[in-house]
Amino acid sequence: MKLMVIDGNSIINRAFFGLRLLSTKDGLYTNAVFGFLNILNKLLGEDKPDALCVTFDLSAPTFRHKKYDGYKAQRKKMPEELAMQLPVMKEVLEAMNINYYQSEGYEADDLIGTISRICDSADWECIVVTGDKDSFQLITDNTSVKHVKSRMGQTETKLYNKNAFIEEYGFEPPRMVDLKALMGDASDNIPGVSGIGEKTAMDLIRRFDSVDYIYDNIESIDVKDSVRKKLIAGKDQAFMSYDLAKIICDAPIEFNPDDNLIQSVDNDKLYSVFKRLEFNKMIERYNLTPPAEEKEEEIFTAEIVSLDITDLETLDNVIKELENLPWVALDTDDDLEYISFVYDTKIYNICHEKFQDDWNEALSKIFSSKIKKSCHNVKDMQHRLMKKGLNYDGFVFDTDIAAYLLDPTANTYNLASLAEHYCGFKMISGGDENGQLSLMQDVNRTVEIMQNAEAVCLLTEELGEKCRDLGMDKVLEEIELPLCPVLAEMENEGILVDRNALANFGSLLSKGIEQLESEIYNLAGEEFNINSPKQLGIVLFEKLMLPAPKKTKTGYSTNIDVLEKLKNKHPIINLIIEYRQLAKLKSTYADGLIKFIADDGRIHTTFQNTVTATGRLSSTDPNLQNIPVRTELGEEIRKMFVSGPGNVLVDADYSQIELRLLAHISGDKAMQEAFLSGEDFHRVTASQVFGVPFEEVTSHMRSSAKAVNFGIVYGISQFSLSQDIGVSVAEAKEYMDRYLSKYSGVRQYMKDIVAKAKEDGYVSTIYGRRRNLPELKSSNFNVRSFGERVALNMPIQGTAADIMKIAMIKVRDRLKNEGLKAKILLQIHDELIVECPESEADKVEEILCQEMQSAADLSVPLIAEAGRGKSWYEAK
DNA sequence: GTGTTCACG
DNA sequence: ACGTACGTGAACACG
Repeated sequence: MKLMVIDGNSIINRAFFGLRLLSTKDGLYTNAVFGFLNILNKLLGEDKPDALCVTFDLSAPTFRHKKYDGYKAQRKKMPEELAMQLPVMKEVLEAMNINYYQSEGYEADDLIGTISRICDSADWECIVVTGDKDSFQLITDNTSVKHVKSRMGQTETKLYNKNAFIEEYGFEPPRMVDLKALMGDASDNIPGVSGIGEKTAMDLIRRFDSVDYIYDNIESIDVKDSVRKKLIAGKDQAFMSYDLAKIICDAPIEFNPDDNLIQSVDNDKLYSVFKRLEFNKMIERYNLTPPAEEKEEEIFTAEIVSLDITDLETLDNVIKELENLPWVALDTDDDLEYISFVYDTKIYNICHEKFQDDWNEALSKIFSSKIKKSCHNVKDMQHRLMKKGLNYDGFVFDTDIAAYLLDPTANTYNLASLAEHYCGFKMISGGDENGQLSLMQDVNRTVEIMQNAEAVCLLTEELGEKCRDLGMDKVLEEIELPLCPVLAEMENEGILVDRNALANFGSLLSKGIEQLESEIYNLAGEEFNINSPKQLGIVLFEKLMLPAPKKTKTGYSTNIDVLEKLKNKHPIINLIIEYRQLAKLKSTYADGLIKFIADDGRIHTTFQNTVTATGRLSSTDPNLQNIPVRTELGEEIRKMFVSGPGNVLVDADYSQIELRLLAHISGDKAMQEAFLSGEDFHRVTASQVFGVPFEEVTSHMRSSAKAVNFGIVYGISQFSLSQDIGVSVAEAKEYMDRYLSKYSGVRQYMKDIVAKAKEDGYVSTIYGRRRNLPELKSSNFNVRSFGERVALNMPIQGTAADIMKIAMIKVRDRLKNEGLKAKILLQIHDELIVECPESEADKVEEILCQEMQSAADLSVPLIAEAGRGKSWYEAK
């Protein structure tokens, strides 16, 4: 029989530092628990023990070695973010029916030592799991130690049994204590003999076995005199260290291996704690189901009345009733055959099958009414209505967007989890990836839609209040909601693409790729997959013996920075760079885009409005926000995005909107003046940073200044700036110092915003959109630094996103109100693309510039520039 | 499913 | 002593 005993503190520590901070919506940190469970899962899979338990320290520092007062006194305190996870971890273990042991005055190590000895005498095999090497002293014929370390985010384990240990260390496991006695252990505050390090100590133990033997024969053993001197001087330290390093194996605990046999988990307990931790993946992994009573609970509260509407007359009356309400929750299926309205305690169902009169008339009546509707994902609903030719206004709330505004960094906002999290409303039987219920045999479609509407109703109430409390009702009502129909129309409109040109370009690329392939194979002397970074790394750095300047977690890095550095070392490099460029253009753009051309010859992307942490949109299926522009060959792709017959594309983009916002938000007078002067901003910056007259700025100086400008917006470090513009760190520092002393208001802003963010726990745009920043409280330097950069960047990027959204709403209204045929097709963060008849182009350019520029009133001018052409390439 | 690379603002 | 700029999405390789 085999028992596994886990050093709880050690493993949870590894887990904590190995994973970035994760927290639930309530601010409960969960990364250590999450990591622990992953490690546990891996261990159980590897070793298949019969029994399992965990040990914890109760309180550090311990009282074990009273005679050496001060021992471990200065051991680093456990960070708060980890400490708060310990009780949760124990709760999880209880729910999993895994025993844990802790005892006042004894460390996890001591309990493990004791447990391993008890196993020995009970003839059980024992595997100790820990991240510390201290426990190696416990290794016997029966006891082995599994050492866990995290490397590059991966958990690796190595099993040391007696043979493996001796092979690596060259002495018996109990002599580990003697080794520590000599070399010490900084992390455990074991002093050791000063002047004796790992190398010397290993040598001594291998040759003389024990501390006792060494000191008994101190004058006669064969060592250098200097070492002998150090040993003699450190004798007391050595014996004290020996005691410190020795693990106690007779702690007074009750332990019987048989009590720790692995049992199945407690479904209900574990389900509820995982739910609280938002570990939905874990719930799946352990096949947990919601507790039984809850499953049988009524879906709807008792007072709720469900009404089926089956004829137009009743419908008319109901519509009148609903029009008087402040809002009504709505859900429908994709085909608009089932509709549920919920308000307060009433549910109104209108179902295609049961409806006796003209269904189309019913639909038209419902959606042309003045009912103020709330639903989950308004944009999609509007898309659905649009396709049926129905009216799609009158939406006053969106639970999807509201949940996004409240926590823009969450992964998903599915209805079922929101309903449970915010309202304690448990929807029956899971749901699909959107949290909408999927078709079930025993629950009919109507019930499914009803329940969704019910959830929307509860959430509208709850999320609406939360948004108002946090001052985000304006962003919701004046920006996000009015933007939904604009986005739905853009998606519906799509952009025309020249399929033939794209296909031709694709075959042109194919030819280039084939040729490059064969040249690369020639130079490499073998055929391999150039797309595989792994294979490419082997060819470049092992076969051709080029110097590898950087590595990734999994091997050599072969990215563009690395290749650029190797450019002159081997002719193959340039070919690979070119190959990469062509391969990317072909797979992602030429071939990739053709797949998305619809029957109308146009590409209809999806704009996602609940994805980014800053408030920007994102574009998927396909992504039309990353069409190439930075290289000549890439720009070819833009020639294939064209206007329809008789039409042109009008393109308008904001000039330097983020830097203008930096000038506005920071209030820096010098920067504001630079924009007010109307001169080329990067050039002005360059003349100030390099201290030369405006006319004498070289293009190199200008591009360096541009890099500094961007860097400032992103929350730069000197190192990264130096990398970016290819100068020494000292020079980069010099540039930044000059920049920040010239623009001292910016320096002040950077200080203030971070301080304020630390105090508030969030940052926000000038329109009140927020991003929470739990990272700022982290004790991990990298995590905290990231939080600080985000604190600088989000208000700027986010405000720019808000302004663009406002502009889009205004532009769309103007185009509509002035009776133009022009349609907005795309938004690329600071750029809008509109298609219109040639005759409208002048007017459209004017409207775009006017509305974009007046979307916000800043202390510096907001400038938009427009162009037009038959293709995107020409228009820009 | 994760990691790497690279396209954009 | 560390590791290095903000925000995205898609293709591909690999386990």
